[in-house]
Amino acid sequence: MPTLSEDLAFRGLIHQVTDPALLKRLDAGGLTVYAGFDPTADSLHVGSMLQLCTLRRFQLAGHRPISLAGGGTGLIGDPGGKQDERAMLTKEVLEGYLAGIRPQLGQFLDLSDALLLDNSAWLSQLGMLEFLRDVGKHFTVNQMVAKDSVKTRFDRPDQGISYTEFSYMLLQAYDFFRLHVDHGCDLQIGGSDQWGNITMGVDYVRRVCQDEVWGLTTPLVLKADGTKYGKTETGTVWLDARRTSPFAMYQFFLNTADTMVGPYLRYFTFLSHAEIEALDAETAAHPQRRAAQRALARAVVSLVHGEGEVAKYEEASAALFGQEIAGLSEEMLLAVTEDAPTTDVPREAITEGLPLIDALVRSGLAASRNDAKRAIEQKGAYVNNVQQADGGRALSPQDLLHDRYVVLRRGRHDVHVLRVVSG
RNA sequence: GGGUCGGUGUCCGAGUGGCCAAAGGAAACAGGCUGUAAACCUGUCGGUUGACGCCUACGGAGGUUCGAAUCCUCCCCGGCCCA
Repeated sequence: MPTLSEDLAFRGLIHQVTDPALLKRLDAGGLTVYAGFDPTADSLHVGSMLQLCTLRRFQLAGHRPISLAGGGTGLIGDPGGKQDERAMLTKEVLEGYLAGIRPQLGQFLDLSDALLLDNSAWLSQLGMLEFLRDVGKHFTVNQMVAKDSVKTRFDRPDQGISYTEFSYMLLQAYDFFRLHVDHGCDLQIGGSDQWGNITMGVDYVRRVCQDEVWGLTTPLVLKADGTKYGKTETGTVWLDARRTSPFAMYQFFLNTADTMVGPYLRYFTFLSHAEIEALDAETAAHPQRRAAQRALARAVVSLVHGEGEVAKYEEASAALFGQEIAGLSEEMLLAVTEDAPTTDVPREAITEGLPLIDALVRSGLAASRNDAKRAIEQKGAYVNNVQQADGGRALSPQDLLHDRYVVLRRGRHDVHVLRVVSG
């Protein structure tokens, strides 16, 4: 078994550390480590998964994790990494977001030895004067202005930064302080865009408590083209099954670019170093088999949604993108339709002949009728895996598989099932 | 509060009375090549229509004009400078 520092290094998870001595300290265990998650939606997405996984790695190595919800800081908004001033959330909206996120914060952790906290517990109690005297006094505006997150906003000719967002880093520093004092927290981890905020906290704790605490950042997860991770053509890949179906998540990871699958296996899975290296070799030798992508998709979906159903997604995925869809057993189709996005249509619609264009719009595969027409013109529409060329084509009972299903596809990836219901 | 510059389609950004559904770039989508990959090539990229056209759109509301993203008035929002 590799030590924690070896494991983190192998996985490329160490971007910056506040003190190189931290790495040795990691291997001794017994630290309390925290990562914060601000509520910006009612679910976390795969981007946040990196920190959740890293917390888990710490826990498995004998440290105690704290998963912190930003119920307080979420009201302010982190300027880090943002080009523009944030829209302020109302308290009601924020509450809804928190309700969605809270259960996800501990999802990968053993809760018998982990803490789930919310910084609104102390931030909402903090008085303005108290804050200015106890926290603000320890920082100079000079150093705050020098932070990248602030500087980029200063440099933009068309954008400023409000005093509110400017204060964000102090609140985060105060979080670290409170966690240190109340829970003995020694280490904060975060994405590389959090570096400035983290070092503020480290400095603050040192000044006020004369204690040494640490910070560690992970690299920013990127896509193969160098842009930010977690968003796709169809939108964000959420951890909440109600927003992104497990099947869609499986597809997302299965489609990982060859050049990124190695890093992602390291970031998001708990496979051993040997297993990962074997998959690297397999990708290099037989990329078309996509063994690494399959392993990645299987591992992540198992982690997030449980192991039980993964085999089903694998089969469904293979079936929907295979050629022999018309020959599938009804049982298999049934399994597929459960997990792929599905729209119910009344039987009469099909009997009367449902124009393909309408079917595409109805299923959401096309944004408008024009879009649907375009898709057909460009040979990007498929019925039961057969490419369609006729813009005027209508779906009829002959298209039904097992008298109930039509599999629509837009382009290479987007599959949708129409299911006939009586009524 | 004063001065000044600005607010254009998903984003960036040209456009300063008709030739503007609005240049260009990016993103995105589709096809080709492949491996449900990347890169590359081609096409598409407000809505509706078979098509002509019609409708909606250049921060908001009015106005001038045969005609406005473009001119005028007021308002809202933002940057910078001054108080």
